[in-house]
Amino acid sequence: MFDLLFLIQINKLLINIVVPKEQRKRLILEIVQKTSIVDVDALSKELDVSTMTIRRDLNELNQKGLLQRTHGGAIKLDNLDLILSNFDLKLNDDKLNKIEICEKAVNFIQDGDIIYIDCGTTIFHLSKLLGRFKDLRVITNSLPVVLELLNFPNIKISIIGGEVDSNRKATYGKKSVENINEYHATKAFIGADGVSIAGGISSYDERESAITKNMALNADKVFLLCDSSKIEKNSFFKFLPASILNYLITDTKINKDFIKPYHDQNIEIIF
Amino acid sequence: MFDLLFLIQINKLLINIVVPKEQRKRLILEIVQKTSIVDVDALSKELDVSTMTIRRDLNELNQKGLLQRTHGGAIKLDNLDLILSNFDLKLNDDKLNKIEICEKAVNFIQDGDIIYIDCGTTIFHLSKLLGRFKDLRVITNSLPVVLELLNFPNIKISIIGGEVDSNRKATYGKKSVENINEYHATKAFIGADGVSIAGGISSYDERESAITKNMALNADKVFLLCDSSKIEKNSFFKFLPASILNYLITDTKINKDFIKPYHDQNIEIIF
DNA sequence: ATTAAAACGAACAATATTAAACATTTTAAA
DNA sequence: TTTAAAATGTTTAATATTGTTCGTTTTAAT
Repeated sequence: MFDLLFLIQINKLLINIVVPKEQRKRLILEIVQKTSIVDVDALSKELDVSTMTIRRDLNELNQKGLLQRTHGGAIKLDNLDLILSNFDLKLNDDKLNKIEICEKAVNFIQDGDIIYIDCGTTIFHLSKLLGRFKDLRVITNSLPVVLELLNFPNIKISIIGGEVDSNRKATYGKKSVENINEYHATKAFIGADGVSIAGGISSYDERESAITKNMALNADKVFLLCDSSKIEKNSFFKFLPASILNYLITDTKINKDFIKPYHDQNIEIIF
Repeated sequence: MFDLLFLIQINKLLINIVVPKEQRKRLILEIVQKTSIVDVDALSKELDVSTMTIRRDLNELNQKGLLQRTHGGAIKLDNLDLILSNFDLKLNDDKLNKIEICEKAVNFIQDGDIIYIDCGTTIFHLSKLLGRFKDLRVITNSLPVVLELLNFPNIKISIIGGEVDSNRKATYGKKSVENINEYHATKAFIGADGVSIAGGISSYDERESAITKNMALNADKVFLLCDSSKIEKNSFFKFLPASILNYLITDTKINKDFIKPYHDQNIEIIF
């Protein structure tokens, strides 16, 4: 917080440089990153522009997904969101809930594991929790997962090749499925749009479900991560029977009546 | 900031040299890199050209992605690319030169082409120039290339699967090579650390050269992109004879004596 | 629920910057 | 030298940025 801001201050005082808009926005971002929270008035004084200008700046930064606008100021998004800001705003939907689910999932991972990580906004958060492991191999078709894992030198990453779906930032298609089948993993962490004992695991996207399916089929243990609203619901494309699952990891809002019937199918529900 | 700028000042005063466009642009880049922020008026006075000329320069540099234009001037490009941090540092080495090489290369690409893009700091810049095409398929092992291409909706991207080299941000290894051989491309754009008629195409990295080699072997036309300092030089690992090349695209500083011997081998040198 | 203070955004005006068009100069080639 | 092409400068209308005012919305404290 000291260096850059300080320099700008000096510049303003001595050389009377007018800080242009883009530069000012970067400064704001930098300040937000360091202080976690900023308010319009303080920024206005700090940067020597009107509050209206600050508001306009914050709104634009908010629009780009670089910070979270609040009444009176803004708060920072964590690095993860920054990296993905141009990827997927959907990630922010109920993010806290998704992270909590992933925190329960990571407890099942051990050093030496070879794990599949599916694409999808819930499971994505798992990748940021893997830095604690000393020896892990991750096989994934999700670009955001790969980018996140590049931060962790102890993790060996393998990408599943194939055509890139530019919406999901993940590979899919025949080649990808063949590619997966050349690997074997100790654990698969997969996502879905619905799961039910009668209807099995289902998805809204047929193409991506082929990937998910083959990850599950090539792993010793299968973990389905999804929020509780998806349990005992069916999406349109059923691609696996529920019986393939070993664990269903979800949030605390789950209907407790579901626990027993799933347990009877040898699926343990974690919440 | 001192050295180059100072020399120019002296030149202007004593010898009244007019700084030509390309040199001026490099100078502007250098100033921006060091001061983080420049404004049109100051540059205009500093370099003794009209504001309109400075604006034109800044716009061209902006277009090439070498700085960010602002209202009133320009600022240094965001190194907020946490993802590619160490990649990006190397990227700055004579970026302008690399971009110019890639601009010559892009003229050989047509709609409907299927192209391989190798990893490497020179060829990386090619990916930024592909937005103009309506129908293109790109096969690559380079994550930075993939991330750039995701900006262009008309381009179909295929990733070569395999293990990720976290330094190069690219896949490599046995699986990757197998993966490449399942594709065929109309054109391959490859890089190297050295090329000579006697010694062939050579690289400093044996693992990555396996990828490069197989891209070349599976393409109709092969384009080697490298700066002129690498021509008629040998790096330690030779992986292909020069005769596989159709075009060698480089910068204008090339020794013109090389043109004929390469032409005799059916390799056209573009500079 | 009511109320006062704070924050907000729309609209406008003032100023600075920009790009387009055209004129001029410089450069390189014939 | 002549000529065409490229680069540069000048003028001017259009555009972008910013600050101010003011009515509206949100917040938080009663």
